[in-house]
Amino acid sequence: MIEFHLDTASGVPPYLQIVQQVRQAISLGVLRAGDQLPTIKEVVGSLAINPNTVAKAYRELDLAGVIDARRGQGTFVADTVEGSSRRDYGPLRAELVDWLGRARAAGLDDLAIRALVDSTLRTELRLRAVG
Amino acid sequence: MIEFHLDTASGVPPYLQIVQQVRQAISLGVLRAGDQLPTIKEVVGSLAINPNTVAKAYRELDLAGVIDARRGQGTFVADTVEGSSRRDYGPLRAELVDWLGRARAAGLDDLAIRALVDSTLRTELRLRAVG
Amino acid sequence: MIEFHLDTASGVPPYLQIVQQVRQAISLGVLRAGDQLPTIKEVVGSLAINPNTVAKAYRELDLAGVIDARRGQGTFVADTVEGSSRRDYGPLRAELVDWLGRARAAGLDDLAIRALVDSTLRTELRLRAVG
Amino acid sequence: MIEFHLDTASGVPPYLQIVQQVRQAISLGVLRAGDQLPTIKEVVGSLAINPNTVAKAYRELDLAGVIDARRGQGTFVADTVEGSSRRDYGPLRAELVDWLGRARAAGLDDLAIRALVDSTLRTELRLRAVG
DNA sequence: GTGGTCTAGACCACG
DNA sequence: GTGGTCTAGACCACC
Repeated sequence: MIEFHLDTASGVPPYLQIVQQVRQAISLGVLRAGDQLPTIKEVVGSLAINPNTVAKAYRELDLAGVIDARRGQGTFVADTVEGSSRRDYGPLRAELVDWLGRARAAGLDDLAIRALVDSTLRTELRLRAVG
Repeated sequence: MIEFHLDTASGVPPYLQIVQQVRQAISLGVLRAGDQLPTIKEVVGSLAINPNTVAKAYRELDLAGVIDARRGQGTFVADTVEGSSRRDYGPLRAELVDWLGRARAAGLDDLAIRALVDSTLRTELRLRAVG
Repeated sequence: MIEFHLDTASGVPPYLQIVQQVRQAISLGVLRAGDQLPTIKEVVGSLAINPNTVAKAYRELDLAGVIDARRGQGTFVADTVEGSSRRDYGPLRAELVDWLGRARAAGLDDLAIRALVDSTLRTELRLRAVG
Repeated sequence: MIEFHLDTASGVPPYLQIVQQVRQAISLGVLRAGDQLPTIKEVVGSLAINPNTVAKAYRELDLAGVIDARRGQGTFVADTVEGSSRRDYGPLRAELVDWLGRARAAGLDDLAIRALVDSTLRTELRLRAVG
């Protein structure tokens, strides 16, 4: 069962963080069609957040067709979603961990690391758009 | 001169994105003590944003002592700022570009890549907290 | 400017009635791309309803891409919507008024009239589906 | 025997749709005093709905005195019900079908047709209220 | 001024 | 017990 986590310092509204985490989990293959999401109450229990906020996130995903909220039963990843084929990201993740180690050794803190990744992704985007 | 960029889909308030980008730039050594920031008019010209929003971001950075707004002259990175020593992140960035290429080759789109980086950073955090 | 009206006896949630009325107005050409919708406060003033309820309706339409909510400015019909070409429904409406007159003369009250229209629309649907 | 149908997109609670359909059928003369309604099992078999939901609808109609649930026998339209005299609505329906044909020929889809009927009924209401 | 988000607590509909 | 809706009132971000 997926576990949500909130970053209060990011400035991203909590309900949006949940939306994004569900989409990311599907995108990474962590969540697949038919999987159940935690009930609103379970999320409330683990996150110290208002039930309405979770409901808002689930509702938005429901309207987008990403999940299927069934009253009385729970909330499930929609059967129609095209998830990842859940290939093994182990090697990629291992390389990433290595790189993070070198980045920290070079004196970068988390803020700087995120900045580097963000700007590199953006640069790549522009290159691909042009190319 | 630093260039700002807004990601409207992220949910982060525009003024906060500017604040974060200034801090990140300093953290990466892209901005150093004494460097000038673009004027509010320049930012407005390049971002389609309300001047008040830029002013709010600059005000917040000013209050935090990160930048120094000098009436009639412009806005500058505060002299007291402890930035990076602007070492060369070239190698790190090159490795990151390589890794991104492999990630894409493995079928990950931007959403999935960000998800992988996020979750890895979080996992690391937890490990460091524990260790 | 479109005016909303609520039918509390229908059982349809108020926020959904607003959503449906906006869609219908676009479908009939009463609302067209770029037209402004009443502000949340205006709706609240005319409908005795909670602002959040109106906001929920507008938000749902926004997510669906039907309208464009601009903070600080108001809410507008999205430029991308394919509305009716606003042809003249006058004749059709006149005929409908005639028919309604005959229906009432035959002793049908509103409930019965709606029942007749509903069942006829459904029957037609089935016929078209089969044919 | 009356057949129920659910419109999940309407936002009207399923149990209410059943209640309304029974009332409409009586109002149109389709159901008359003494007529039997389908058993809960029959409804469940044809509608993919929870028995409790059907029971709730029947209970509400029973409490209103519209129907009469006889233990072990079934559910019947109450003898006291003042239904329509079941006049022949054939001509009215035929005219309506004609009008619907012209409406579709004019480019109106179902959404627009319902919008036109709704708004015309509302306008009439106002006229009658004033006059 | 505009819309956007969150909280709190109530009630409803469905299984 | 599940999710869905509404109210009330607060604060925030943007124009």
